Formats: sequence, structure tokens, C-alpha cells
Amino acid sequence: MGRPPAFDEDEVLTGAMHAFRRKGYRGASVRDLEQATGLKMGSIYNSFGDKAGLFDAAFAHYNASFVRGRIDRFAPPSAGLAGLRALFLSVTEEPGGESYGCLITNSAVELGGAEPAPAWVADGLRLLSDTFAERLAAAQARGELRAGLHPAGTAAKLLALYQGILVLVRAGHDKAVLRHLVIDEFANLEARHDR
Amino acid sequence: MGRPPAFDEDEVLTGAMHAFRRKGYRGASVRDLEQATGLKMGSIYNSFGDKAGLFDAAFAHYNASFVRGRIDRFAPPSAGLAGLRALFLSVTEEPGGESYGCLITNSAVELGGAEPAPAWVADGLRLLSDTFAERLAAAQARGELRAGLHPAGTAAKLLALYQGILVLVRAGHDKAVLRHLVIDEFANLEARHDR
DNA sequence: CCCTTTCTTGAACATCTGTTTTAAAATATC
DNA sequence: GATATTTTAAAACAGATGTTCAAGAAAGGG
Repeated sequence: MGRPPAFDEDEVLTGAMHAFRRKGYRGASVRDLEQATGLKMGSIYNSFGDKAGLFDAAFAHYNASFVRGRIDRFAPPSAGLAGLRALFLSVTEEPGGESYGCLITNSAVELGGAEPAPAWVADGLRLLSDTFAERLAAAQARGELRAGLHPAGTAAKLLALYQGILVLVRAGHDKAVLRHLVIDEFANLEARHDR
Repeated sequence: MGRPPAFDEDEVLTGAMHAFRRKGYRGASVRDLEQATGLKMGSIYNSFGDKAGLFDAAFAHYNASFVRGRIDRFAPPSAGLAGLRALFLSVTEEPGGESYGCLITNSAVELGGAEPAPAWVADGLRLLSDTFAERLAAAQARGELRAGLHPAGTAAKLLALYQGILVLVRAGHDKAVLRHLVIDEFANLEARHDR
């Protein structure tokens, strides 16, 4: 009973997610979000409660679809260390001159000073960190990892490196330098067969 | 001729700098800046033109005083690799529960999407990167650096790691993990005397 | 001492913000 | 097909935002 919604929720969340990514939570006005989602103000408030509600939904969508999709595409369990490297390289190859950045990184920085740091930031960071640790542990089991490295500790370092690369990408840093950096770092993680 | 300003410019810029650091460029309202600087609205506009002008001046102050001061204190040329490590560790030891973050990192993320990325971001990043490269080169000359490492490339990696650590600090990440990460990374950079 | 110049103050302004409200349109159930 | 219920649409609202304005205050030069 009652009229069903006329919009596709995935499209709406994807549009909102990109708007928040580009302009930040504060920088994306509700009028901007109208254009990004195709919804009108009333529908946004009717469906998501308020701007923070839409942000929450968009962030959840970002973690569950965008980040996880990127992991599955570039760094599936079978791809090993090379997959992780491909994941890192992929963030330096965003299309176009514009640097959209990562919603996790951007939100951590923008909202990090506020009292209730949104749970989605911690969730996204954990998703990345857990993925890194799992792939590193698998690589270690296969003897692909350099001796003396601990998956958990190395995962923490990779998480910091990943966030830092995203900051530098957003700052317009030279991408060739960033790619070189990633290649070097993963060469250091690999088992040394040449000794 | 004319009445001289009654405020101390360093105090004003320091106050503004902290406000921008905590709340971001957009998040710090001109009313907030009144309280942070002690100046009244009219004086702010009379002295700095507009909010962006105050931000510019505060950012220049941050680079020239805060960042450079931190470098000089923790990582003077004489301190070698251990100085760099101390510099990295210092960002994980900010006082209080609140994480103010780094104006360079925060601005790179917040304003990175905008067309004219402020020059102070690039300047600050270069100041850090140049310092890292110089200290690494000096360490190499003294034989403190692990063989096969290039100062410039390693400096780029350290810059990314530094920015990433600041993101994670702002996200409220466990500081013990971050400290461990720094210690591990610098152990990897040091020449191996135990082989 | 006057008077020009500059700084300070605090109110005023227009615009933009997130949100609410009102009325219309559309569909599912009976 | 009537009714109930929800979505849509667009206007309206209160508050916050960046900025400007006009009047008073403080110093230095004549």
C-alpha cells in the first residue's frame, strides 16, 4: 500500500558517494546532492532522514561496494603479493586530471577532530588492514614473503602507506614517483631469490 | 602616521593555525577565528583581506615556524637517521586525546579537489621531502644507510608514510601500533651490522 | 594642538546552509 | 474505481556563513 520509490538506490548512493568524495561532507551541500543523486530535497529527507543519514548510507555503500569491489578486482586471494601491489598501483591511476580521493581517507581527516568519529572510517580501515594481513599471511605460507616479516605489523605499515599515497594523489603529487615507490616497497616485501 | 596594530602577529597566526588545523578551512568559521585569534571581525578583514588571506598567512606560518621548528628540534642534521625516527615518533605523541592533525595533510585532503590547490601544501610537502632526502643522503655518506637504498626514492616513501601516519592519528588509530610501525621501518633503513 | 591616517568595534547585509512544510502526483489494496 | 499511503515537487524558513559598512579610538606629523 502506498507509492513505491521511483529511484534506484544503488545509483543514488553511488552519486552521493562521489559527491562526498570530491567535495567532502561539509563541502557537499544538499543542493549539490540533489544534482548528484537525481533526487529532490524532499525525497532525500524522506528516504534518508537528513544529510548525515545520506552520508552514512553512501559511506556504507562505498565500503561494501567500491572498496571491496576494488579489492576483489585487483587483489583477490589468488593474486598474492602481486595483487596487493596492483591494488596500490590502481589508486595512482585514477582517470582524468581530477583526484577524487578516497572517502575513508578524506573522512578520517575531515571528521577526525569531531567527537564521534564515524564508525565507517574505522570499518573501512579495518577492511583494508585485514585484507593486507590476510594476503601477507598467505604469501608467507607460500614462501613468497621475505624472511623476518610479520604479516600483522607489515599490514599496519601498508595501511599507513596506502593512506599516505591517497593524500599525495589528492595533493596532485607526481604519480610516476608514487608508482615507483609502490614497486620499490613491494620488491622489498618479496622473498629474495637472488641471494 | 596612523594607528599601529595592537595585536601580536605571531600570536594571531598561531591561533588561526590551530583553529584551521582542528576544524579545517571550511569548518573554521570567521566567528571561530575571532575567538582563536583574539581579533574582531573587522580587524581580520582589515589585516588579511578575507578568510582565505588569513588562511594563507596562517599556513605560511605553519610551514615556516611549526614544521620547521619540529624538524629542527627532533631531526637536526646532526641527529642522522635516529633524528628522522624521532620526528616520526613525535607525531604519534600529540598531547591530549584530541588529534589536531597536520595542516598540510588536512589541507591537501580538504582542498585537493579544488582547482587551485594552495601552494602551501606543495611547499610543506617539499620541505618534508627535502629534509628526509638530505638526512638520508647524509646517513648514506656516513655508512648508516642500508646498502642499495636511494635517498630520493626512500624520501618519497617516507613522505607517503608520514602523511599516512597523520591520517591514522587523526582517525584515532592505536598509537602503539603506529610507533611500532615507525620503529620497524627505520630498523629496515639502517645498515645491517649483524650480518 | 589639530588632523590625517590607520586600526578597532560591532552592527548590518546578502547569501548559502540544512531542514520543514505544503500541496500535488502516483500506486497498491480493498 | 475509491481510498489510503507514500513519494515527489517546490516553496518557505530559521540559522549560519562570509563580507561590508559606518562610527569611534589611537597614534604620528604638521
